Amino acid sequence: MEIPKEADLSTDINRQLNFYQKEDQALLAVDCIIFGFDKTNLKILLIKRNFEPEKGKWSLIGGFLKKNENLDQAATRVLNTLTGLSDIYMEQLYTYSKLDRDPGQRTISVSYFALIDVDSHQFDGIQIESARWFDLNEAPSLIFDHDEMIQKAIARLRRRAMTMPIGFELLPEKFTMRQLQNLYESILNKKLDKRNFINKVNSLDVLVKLNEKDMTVSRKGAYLFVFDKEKYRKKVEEDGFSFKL
Amino acid sequence: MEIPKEADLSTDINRQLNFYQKEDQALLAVDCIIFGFDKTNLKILLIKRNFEPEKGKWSLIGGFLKKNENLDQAATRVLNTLTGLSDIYMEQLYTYSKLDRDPGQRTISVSYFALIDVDSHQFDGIQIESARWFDLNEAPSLIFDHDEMIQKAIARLRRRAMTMPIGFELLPEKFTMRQLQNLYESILNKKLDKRNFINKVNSLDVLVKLNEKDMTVSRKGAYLFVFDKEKYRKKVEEDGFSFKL
DNA sequence: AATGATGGTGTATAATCGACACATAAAATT
DNA sequence: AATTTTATGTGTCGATTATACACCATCATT
Repeated sequence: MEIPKEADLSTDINRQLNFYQKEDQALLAVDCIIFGFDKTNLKILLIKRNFEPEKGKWSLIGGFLKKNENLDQAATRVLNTLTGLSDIYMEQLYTYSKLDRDPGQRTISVSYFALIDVDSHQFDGIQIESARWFDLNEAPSLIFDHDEMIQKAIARLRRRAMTMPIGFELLPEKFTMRQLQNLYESILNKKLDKRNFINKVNSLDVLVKLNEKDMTVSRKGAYLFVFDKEKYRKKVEEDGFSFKL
Repeated sequence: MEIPKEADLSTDINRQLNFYQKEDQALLAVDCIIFGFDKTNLKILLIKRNFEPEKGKWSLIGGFLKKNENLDQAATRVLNTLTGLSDIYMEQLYTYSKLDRDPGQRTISVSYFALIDVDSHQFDGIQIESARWFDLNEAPSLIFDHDEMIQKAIARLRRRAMTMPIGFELLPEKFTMRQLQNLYESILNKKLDKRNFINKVNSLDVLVKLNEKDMTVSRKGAYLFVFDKEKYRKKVEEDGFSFKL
């Protein structure tokens, strides 16, 4: 069972695995699945392509990796160029490499997902002239393997939302309990029980209830809450607390 | 809020995101985190490099993506070339792109993890002359960002083992309950209660107890079990069953 | 016959989850 | 002024799930 430690790899194997041809170089792209929430529905930001291939079709926002940046930076740059936004939560998802995924040329694409509070970030300027928010279940079918990317992104978003406090990235700083519940119902695509939800959220003890009501939402008005990031951080650090909804 | 649908992207943005330079092409590699289990300990397979850079240091097994294959195929090929094994469980993990991660040249690397039952797969032949299994916590420090890759792989393995029946990939076809428990204790890096573990496993109702004992393990011998893949598949399909340990 | 090492089994308590209904506030309507 | 409308806010109980825990059986060795 034990294997000699000092022997060398054969030259054959060395060559097979580690030599490369210029022609084996590939184009690396990033594609961003941008989720947004407008206090009611979960949405996704798409653009209509004005360039070939597949000009005129809807697609995710993407771009090519440049030689002086890493993938996270490329994803951030692509998002910023098209929306003007910075400081947005982003996370790498998966790398797609089917041979014919882009009919034009061999392209390997790394998908990222981003979370945006739609109402707090008004995009203006030229960047988004051909971009549009779609309700998740009303989005058109997309080019290449972008539909598959979205499915994987939704799955990841669901998992993350249950185990990390990332939902707050999709809400304004102050939000009502109902908005938070709407968000989770949109993400999970199912109704939740109001009292159970609130009890659970409160038991996490990471929200602060303000002495301030959102009066736009009903006659009575609803108390506003904020997520206490610092308190959350400390709980994780000191008590090994983990966010579970 | 609503954005015009028909407008075009500006030429500037189009150019910025979608034109590319030959020099932006990059080398794409795959690196494999190969986990093994020998009925007692969780192990990882490493090789001693006999080529530059970092010749003589331990590293993950890796290779370059070729132009006629996708990443899954590249990972499978790399594993097969070095171990002779095929039909091994593999899963893509994460893509690493720090500018200076490989001091030699700009390389983007996609990590994969693989699961192998050490005892059932005897490697022989030249492939593994400089390869060796290491206990997880006795592994040497590795080149580049390979240590980081391993940490992420362990985290993923833990999550997967709790929610998918992938542990069986690390065991021989027939195994004892104690071996299964040892496996989970190795993966989770903590002791589990014997009775609770067995009760939980049995309640999943996807193992078959054989009329056959492993007599090597004690005087009394221990019953052998097999994972009933077909039964598992049906439960998932028909009852929406999900594996949770 | 005694010893030693590992296998195999069930119950009781605590914690968590999930179902469930009514009163309150305040604006709008009559 | 009274009534209607609409969304807010709040607690309990039963079911399920998770956790803690101890003893006897088997059989090879001595």
